[in-house]
Amino acid sequence: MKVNIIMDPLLLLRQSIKSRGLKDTAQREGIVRFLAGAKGHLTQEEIFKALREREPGLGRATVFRTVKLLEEIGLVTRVTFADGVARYEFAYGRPHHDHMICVTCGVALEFSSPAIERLQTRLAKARNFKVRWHRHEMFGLCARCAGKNSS
Amino acid sequence: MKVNIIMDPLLLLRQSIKSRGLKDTAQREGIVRFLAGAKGHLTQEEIFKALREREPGLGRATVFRTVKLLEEIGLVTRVTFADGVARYEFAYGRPHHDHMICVTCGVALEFSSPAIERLQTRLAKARNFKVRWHRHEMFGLCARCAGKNSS
DNA sequence: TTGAGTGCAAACGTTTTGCATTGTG
DNA sequence: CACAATGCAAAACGTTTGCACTCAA
Repeated sequence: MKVNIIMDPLLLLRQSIKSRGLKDTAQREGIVRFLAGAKGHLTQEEIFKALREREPGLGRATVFRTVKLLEEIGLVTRVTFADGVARYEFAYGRPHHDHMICVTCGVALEFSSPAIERLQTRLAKARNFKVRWHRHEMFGLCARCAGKNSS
Repeated sequence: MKVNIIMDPLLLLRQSIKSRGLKDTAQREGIVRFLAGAKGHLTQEEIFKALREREPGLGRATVFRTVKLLEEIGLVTRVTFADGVARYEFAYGRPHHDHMICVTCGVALEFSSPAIERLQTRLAKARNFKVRWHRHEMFGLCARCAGKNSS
């Protein structure tokens, strides 16, 4: 039996920060709190602008560096869709998933498939390739947008 | 029975150009000829620099616009690996495939899996999502690089 | 007190556009 | 001859860094 103990993201942040000899700052906590609440896939710039309203004086560079740190810790995942711009989603406590991205409205539907993952693992093994992470994205029309077009 | 008639890429280029009311230029033909020969995944800049040697006076913008056109025509495919930089590979006459990318040496191994594609189609159908194209990439260590590390 | 963290502005690399000129159809 | 295509240079864009100042430990 497998038990997952999900602690408060802020506690994980503090713990990771301490174990690396880093420092706990208001900015870092603010960014984590914001991302934990904000659903969706946000660019650095979007995170920056949204937080900047609450906390004037916040710098772009801090968002950039913090988001990078959070990615290392595993609190967020970076996803890059067709436009090539890096986006971030809160990942902690959420199972892995991939995306179907609507090229018209931009919505990102999540999906996951253990069967696909198994096939993937088998393919990699056949090539002696050690998978660290993967990305599987389908681009097309979501049900809403496909409906509009066909009318 | 399915028959694929693969014509010379240059003929397809000329045909596509004519049907769109565009013009056939030496630059466009040169870029297609180069890409058809060059194996691998090249950035705009790499294509530009390589061709510039043969054909001085060639402009970056022409490469940019031509590569975009070729993507629409279906002669090349754009792939974007972890670094976020767009790369292009000659696609015409080659079966669809995805990639395993080594994060150490950057090599991109190709793979394809009809089984995965079927599962994918099924998942999309369940959401009424119309897939236009997809991208499936595994990042990790190739056999060579994994071997070096473990020594 | 000390050095990690911050905010600003500027550097960076890539992608994209404006515009005058060239050349295909 | 018209107008698509080109080449150049510069703008735009997202990302990253240098540096002086600040603040958590």
